Amino acid sequence: MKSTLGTTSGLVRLGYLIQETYSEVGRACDLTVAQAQLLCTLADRPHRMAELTGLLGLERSSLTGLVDRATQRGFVVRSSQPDDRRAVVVTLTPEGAKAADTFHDLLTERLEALLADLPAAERDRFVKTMSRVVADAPAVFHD
Amino acid sequence: MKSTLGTTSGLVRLGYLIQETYSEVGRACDLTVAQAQLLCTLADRPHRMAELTGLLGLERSSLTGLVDRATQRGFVVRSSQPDDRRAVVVTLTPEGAKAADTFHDLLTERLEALLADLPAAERDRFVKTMSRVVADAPAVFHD
DNA sequence: TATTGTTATACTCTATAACTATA
DNA sequence: TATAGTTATAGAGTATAACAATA
Repeated sequence: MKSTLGTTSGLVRLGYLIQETYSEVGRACDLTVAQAQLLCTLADRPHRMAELTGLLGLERSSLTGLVDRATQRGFVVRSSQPDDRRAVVVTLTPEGAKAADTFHDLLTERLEALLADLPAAERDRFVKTMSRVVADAPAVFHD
Repeated sequence: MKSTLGTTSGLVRLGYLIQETYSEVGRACDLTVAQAQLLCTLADRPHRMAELTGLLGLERSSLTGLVDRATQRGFVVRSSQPDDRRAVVVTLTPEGAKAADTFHDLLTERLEALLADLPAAERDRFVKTMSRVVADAPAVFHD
């Protein structure tokens, strides 16, 4: 076990760990990664389709299918807006909110465990630096 | 912009940033994320299918398809092992090695840029802590 | 019997291009 | 004309289950 990895290698492997955790928690909640991202984003508040494409980094047509499947599963509903009748607003159903909550709590537990072995001071520094690094990243998750 | 994010929210957004970067670099190199992961893993050395399923976190049948497509594109070759004729060894072709190199270099550049704005001391601490956290993660990337 | 890998099948995810409705 | 969203289509990725070959 090498004592020090390079920046890239560290980031790639950390990304892998996070992705794996996200995926495993999703599986435990019977959610795909894409579905979990959608629900977590909507947990904050409803969004229009156009906003969601930006937040999730998807093409409009990809999002249509994702929202279709989430609707079929009873997690979200589409509604229209009076002021712009082209727009479609996506909102969590109570079931969707519950699924998002369950996923959120389990993910929190699993991700915090990744840092659990660090000394408290080092962990705090790490989290603080991380906050700086991701300051401009889309808000696809909320504490 | 909140000054401090929680551990989970920070990790999720960092994972998102890394994944986005990985995906964008892949697109620039005409590689899907899965293909890039395969090539980067094989850049270290050839691996048997069974090893790759562990490193990449895939089912055997999923890996079969991934290696099929990488073979069709001329990036890898399958060969057999004398000592265990059930095993299949996957090796990069020169083209595959070149694609892996190009991807590696661009990804390194893009990921290092994520930390470029940090003060040197803070960046060093961050990378060091990250190394500890990912110490046991699969070696899907090498500096 | 257990392990290695493939095949068959089905579903999710994603993109591009063409289309409809509204602004 | 431009924007919001959907539909049609195609390909990649993934999993489960059944299978063949080898250990």
